Amino acid sequence: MNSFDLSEFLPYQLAVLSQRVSDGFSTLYRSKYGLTVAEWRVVAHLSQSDKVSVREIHERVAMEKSKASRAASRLEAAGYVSKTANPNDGRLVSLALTPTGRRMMEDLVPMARAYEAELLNNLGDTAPQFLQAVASLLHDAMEAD
Amino acid sequence: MNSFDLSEFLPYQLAVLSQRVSDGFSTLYRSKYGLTVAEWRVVAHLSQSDKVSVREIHERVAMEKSKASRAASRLEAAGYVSKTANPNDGRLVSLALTPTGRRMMEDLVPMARAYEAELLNNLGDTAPQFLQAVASLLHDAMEAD
DNA sequence: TTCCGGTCGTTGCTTGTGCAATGAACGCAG
DNA sequence: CTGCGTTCATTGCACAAGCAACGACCGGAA
Repeated sequence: MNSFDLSEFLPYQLAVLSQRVSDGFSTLYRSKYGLTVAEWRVVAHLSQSDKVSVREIHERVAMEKSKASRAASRLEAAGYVSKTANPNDGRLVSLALTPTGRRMMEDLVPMARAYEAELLNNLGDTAPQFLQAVASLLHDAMEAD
Repeated sequence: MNSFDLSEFLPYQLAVLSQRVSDGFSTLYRSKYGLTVAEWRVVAHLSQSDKVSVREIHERVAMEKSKASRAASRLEAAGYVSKTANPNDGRLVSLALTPTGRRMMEDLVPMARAYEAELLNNLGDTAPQFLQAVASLLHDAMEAD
């Protein structure tokens, strides 16, 4: 093997980077609204499209079924989302932001945008290529799903 | 706020990408040696420099103290790592790979290299810029530590 | 020597997560 | 209408992780 340098290992670098980037913003919504990352993803998705099932979240937001389900339950308990039975299909649950939840997102979304902008700013003029690379890796890379 | 698209949010993309990339390889050492990601990081670091304290791992490998400590304990129980008291400083613990652990790394390191190569191959000729961007973000970006 | 602030590693406690199993509800075939 | 395989969401269980507290240990000062 002969000396393996973890700090030069791309999967490791990506993990550290992603964690650091994620923490930067999650600290914010965590301290302000007590949200976990999983919960943030759920409300973020709900802000875009209401009346969504757990299943849709689970596949569109890259989370385990159970993870999405529990995040939704916590959000319901906190009063940010409502869970109602789908009248057309008794198996499905319709998740939606409550007015409180919507107000929260109106506060958080601009912050998210600002944070992202700051991030891109750090990248300088290499930003476009970086975004491109990330997107392309996300699509074909290593074919997980 | 007006429609926030999580899938276009860079922190989210990075998280998904990193997770997918990490899973691709962690599945391997998980099924073969029953290692968690934290444990992999510990042995990876140990393969590079023996006789290392928990503290050094905790700061060099981006893990909580307790996370490093428990990972080391599990590795010791599994027979991959030895923990001995540092004779010069009774507070410190010297971690080192056992022969078994070393054999494991001789198996895993080439696989890690191959996996990374495949990853870079997916990036094509944009790989250098991508690596550069990741490294630069890791250094200054958002200043976590 | 004794005391004291600081460091190192471990451990309780609580919480989140993955995985498998469960139960309710659907659609379709007979 | 009655089964029957499938889909959806939830839950029990085991385990990892974050945080704070704790005890052991160090080095230097009085």
